[in-house]
Amino acid sequence: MGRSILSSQHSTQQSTRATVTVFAESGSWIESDAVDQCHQVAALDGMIHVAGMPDLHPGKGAPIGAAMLSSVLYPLLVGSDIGCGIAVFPIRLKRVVPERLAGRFPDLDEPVDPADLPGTDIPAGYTDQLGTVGRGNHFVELARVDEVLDGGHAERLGLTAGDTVLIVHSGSRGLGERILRSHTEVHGAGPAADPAAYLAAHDEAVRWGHLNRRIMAERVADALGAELGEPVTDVCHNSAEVRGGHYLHRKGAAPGDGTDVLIAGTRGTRSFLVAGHAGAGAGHSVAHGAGRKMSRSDALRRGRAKHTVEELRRTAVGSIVVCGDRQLLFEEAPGAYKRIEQVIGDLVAHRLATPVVSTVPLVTYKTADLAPRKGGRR
DNA sequence: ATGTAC
Repeated sequence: MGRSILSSQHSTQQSTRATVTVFAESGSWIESDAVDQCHQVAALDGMIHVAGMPDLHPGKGAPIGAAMLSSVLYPLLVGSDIGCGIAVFPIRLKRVVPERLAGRFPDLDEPVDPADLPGTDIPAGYTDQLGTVGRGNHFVELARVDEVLDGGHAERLGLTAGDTVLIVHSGSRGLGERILRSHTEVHGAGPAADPAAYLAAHDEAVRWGHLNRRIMAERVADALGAELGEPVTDVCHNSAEVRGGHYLHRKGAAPGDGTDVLIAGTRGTRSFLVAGHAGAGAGHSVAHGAGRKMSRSDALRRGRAKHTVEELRRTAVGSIVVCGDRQLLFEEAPGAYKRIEQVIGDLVAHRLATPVVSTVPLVTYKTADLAPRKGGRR
């Protein structure tokens, strides 16, 4: 049986072990398995501090929603989707009718032809998935700025209530996976034998991720006949950086020190753009999303009993979810995630971030909508 | 989250 978090910010310190701090209020439920994973990470050689974000949940090997500072570089603590992040682009549309716009989204499972990207500096050796969104929690969402919560900051970003924005959550696809696998095949969960070489490959995946998010935004803007602005934020939440002579690993945690970050809600609830001002105790980081409340398999099993496909495709806030994959629709159901307001509230309570604006989904693209098959289910 | 194996 795992422990539960009883204090609002509980830390443990042993002479040879790293500190673990979880930034969640006592009312916020955090799965004990995820806290156990933080302590397992804290026991690794060289580990100095583990900061759990309020969206902390169990991951494969390492917790998701954590910043981990160590004197040793562990590729597994960044995971396979190196450079995954969230960008927000202002986008100007003539008419905003979700039903019509949903049908005009491009197929973001189909890569772009690099020949169609003249003058683009494409990281070497990996072009076959450029412009694709991937699966899992990735999405491309047309959203409306809902509430302005910090007027001065929103104005500096050029955001006003009622504006439309395009939120792109995606990563480095097969490239990051390949980089991690080439490490684990030789060293397993152990440290990087050649940190500089890992970081060079990592940086390429980060660049690829940024480029991929921009390409997708341009594809969507083209298909919708919309004008796309420069991103107001584009921040990775799976990364490693050298900091004060140590390695700061982030897995499902965004840089949160002087950074504006879009913290994603769910496909059917709001998201929040926040100004991060997290210190060393929080690993200079903020949360990256609502955080899973249920495993994918639980969400699938319980979702099938609780929801119809129709209500997941047309959400409570009136948005449309483009997703031809029924299983993914259930796995990503809003109910499979924590309440984003709780996550944001925890960040505010611990003075890690200040909300700037909230956004409400209009159309969320997950994966191509399948054409109905005659006589069959889809 | 991913490519790949089942």
